[in-house]
Amino acid sequence: MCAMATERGASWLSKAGLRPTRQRLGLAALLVGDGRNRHVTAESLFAAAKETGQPVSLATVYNTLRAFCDVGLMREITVDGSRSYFDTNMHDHPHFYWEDDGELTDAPSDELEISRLPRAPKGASIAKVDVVIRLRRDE
Amino acid sequence: MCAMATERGASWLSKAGLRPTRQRLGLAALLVGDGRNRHVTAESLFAAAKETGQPVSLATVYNTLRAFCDVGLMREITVDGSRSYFDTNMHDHPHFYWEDDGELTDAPSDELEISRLPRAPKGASIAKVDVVIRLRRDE
DNA sequence: TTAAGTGCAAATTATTTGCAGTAAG
DNA sequence: CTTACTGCAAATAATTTGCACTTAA
Repeated sequence: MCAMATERGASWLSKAGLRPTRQRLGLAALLVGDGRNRHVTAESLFAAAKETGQPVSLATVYNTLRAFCDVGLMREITVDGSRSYFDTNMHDHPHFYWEDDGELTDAPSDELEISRLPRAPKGASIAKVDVVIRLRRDE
Repeated sequence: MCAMATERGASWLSKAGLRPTRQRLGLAALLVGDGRNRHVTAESLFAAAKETGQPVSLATVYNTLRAFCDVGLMREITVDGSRSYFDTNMHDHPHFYWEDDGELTDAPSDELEISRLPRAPKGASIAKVDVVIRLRRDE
């Protein structure tokens, strides 16, 4: 883990006003340390932390992801009933869901164009439109 | 529950080659008895069955919904991490998800037009594109 | 008769929470 | 110091499963 990653994670936390604890700094570095977006589940992030030798409890990973969502640093994505995915990319964008290995990745949003969308029924408004492109590996 | 509903449910089961047990006939009548599509959760279907006085166990509702999906009579929809929805409408179509009360309904598919879609990364193909329009009730 | 379906209750899995201890401001 | 954070272990919630019993074919 390079200094850059730690620093990026730190400023990511501070911009949301979250107390930079050792655990949060470690997880933040894993999530945004390289400046790229990441899609994780609690378990996958927990595994990644363990791999880099950072001691964190699974409960804290859950609580931390929830906290990151609450302050608008991440967003929860639902594609598989059995577990939640968390995405560091806060922009509205479509996802690829690799059904074979349960992985979630960003789909290029400039390649998606919705020319017509059902209008919200009266009394309601559209909060968000989720587009999930489910992929099956060939053969 | 009119005879029509029971009959519709029965033929729905038989076209899939499922043994028409009392429980399945009852649930099928609730699901497709009026010829309209329905979106249920295991709990909501269980409640509906109880309401009409049909004795079914919750486990059987779960197993039955799973069986209906396995034979292609229904489709599982994932919009809320905490529970699964099941839809009798097998056509590709968008959904409205009412965030306030956790209800799922069909959105008019003729009002959705996707003019451009990200192509599948090499080595994979698109199995399905899920579009969920999340609604928030006004005020 | 016989394989499939049903219903409990117990098991699983993902996630949350209570609470005592630890650390950040 | 004081309040928020952490970690465990226990609690939840949705769903599945093992197994003895019932029923459709």
